[in-house]
Amino acid sequence: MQLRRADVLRGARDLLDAEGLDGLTMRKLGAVLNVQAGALYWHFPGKQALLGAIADDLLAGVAEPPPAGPWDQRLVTLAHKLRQALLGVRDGARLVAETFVTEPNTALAGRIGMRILMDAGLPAEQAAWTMFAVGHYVLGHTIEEQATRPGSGRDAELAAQAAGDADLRELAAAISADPGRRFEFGLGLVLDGIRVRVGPRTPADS
Amino acid sequence: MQLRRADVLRGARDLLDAEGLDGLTMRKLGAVLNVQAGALYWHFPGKQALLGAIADDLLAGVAEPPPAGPWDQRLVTLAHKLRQALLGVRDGARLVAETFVTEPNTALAGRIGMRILMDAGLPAEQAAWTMFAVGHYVLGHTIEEQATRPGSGRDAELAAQAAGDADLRELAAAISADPGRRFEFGLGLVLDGIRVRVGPRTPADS
DNA sequence: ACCTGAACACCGTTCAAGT
DNA sequence: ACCTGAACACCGTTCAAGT
Repeated sequence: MQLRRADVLRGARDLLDAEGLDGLTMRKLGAVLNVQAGALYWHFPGKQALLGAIADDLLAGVAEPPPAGPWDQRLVTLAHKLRQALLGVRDGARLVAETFVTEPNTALAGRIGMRILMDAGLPAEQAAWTMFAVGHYVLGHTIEEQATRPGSGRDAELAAQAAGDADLRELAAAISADPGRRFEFGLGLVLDGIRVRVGPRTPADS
Repeated sequence: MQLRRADVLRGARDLLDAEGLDGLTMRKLGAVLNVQAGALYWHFPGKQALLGAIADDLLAGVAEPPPAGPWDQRLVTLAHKLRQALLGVRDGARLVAETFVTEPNTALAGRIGMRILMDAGLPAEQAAWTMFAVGHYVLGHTIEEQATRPGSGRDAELAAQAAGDADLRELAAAISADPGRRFEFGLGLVLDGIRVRVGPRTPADS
């Protein structure tokens, strides 16, 4: 029963879910796959390459365009798919952040967004820069979302610090709030900003 | 000539600049400070605590409010200070991302932004959520900015991949563009979105 | 082609013992 | 109070040798 590249990838994702990014080691991965750590180097040139492959894998689903519709709705769908992809595995956002635009599927996802914005009337350069902004927001949000996950104790730390300060209490409350709703809020903010540049939707738009 | 906490911190920042986050080890830090690695554990309970302290140190300057003026200008100033703080040391954004809202100064910076937005008329909860969105954008942008720094070869990788595709070429061009200008563009986007919620500036605003 | 075994050069952390 | 020396339990990576 030989090991294939895909098996290593799946094992790595399982281990990542179980142990987090800091707990993902070549030796443990070897153990999970019933193989010596050194054997992994036949399938991947090194740990970084393996991590890059996981990141790329994670974003595979984002590389296809959302269904037809108004540009803003399509962009929202894309942003949601991106967040969901990052949430697909523990510490997924941190993982992708360390490989970012390098991996093919990240670039492809950006390209999809560009097309949506160019169809909406934005020139290519503005469309590209806008997608970077959207991507940075999604990445930043999801890194924090995964870092502050319940049980990490980070929310409690802030709560303690906030004891005497009403504003800090509000910030602490925001962290404890449903991250999906907070994501939505920030995404709405960014989209409003994009609308200012694209101009109002006309009846001609589908 | 005894070691003080501040000396360790300064040494760690120097080492970080020289070697990057992955190259910052307790043993190398000990060597830099002419001390055994074990000695560092008298000053800090562990490596994570040391990293957290560096992150907090980095954000120290952001914890004081920008000068009086129109709310949007104050918010832009705050965002700039935040980015500059993250750029203060190599891999600074990645470092802060791994400690995020935990450290005191991160929360304080958020509080400053909240006040600016509340003074502009936003209710506390919206102000808090808005600051998260701004923070996530800044963090996401700066992580990528520091990850794609010249010499890492990431820009070249994308350029190669983009060979046949005009859209990908545009994305590659964006990466090679001045990151400061790209930051400005995205920040302007987010600010336009906030303006929609705050409402137009009235002559009553200073 | 794919993997083992064993080594090399590292890690973070602990802790008795020194000063 | 502050640090050394030395150990413990790990790392990623390489590579001859096996099958």
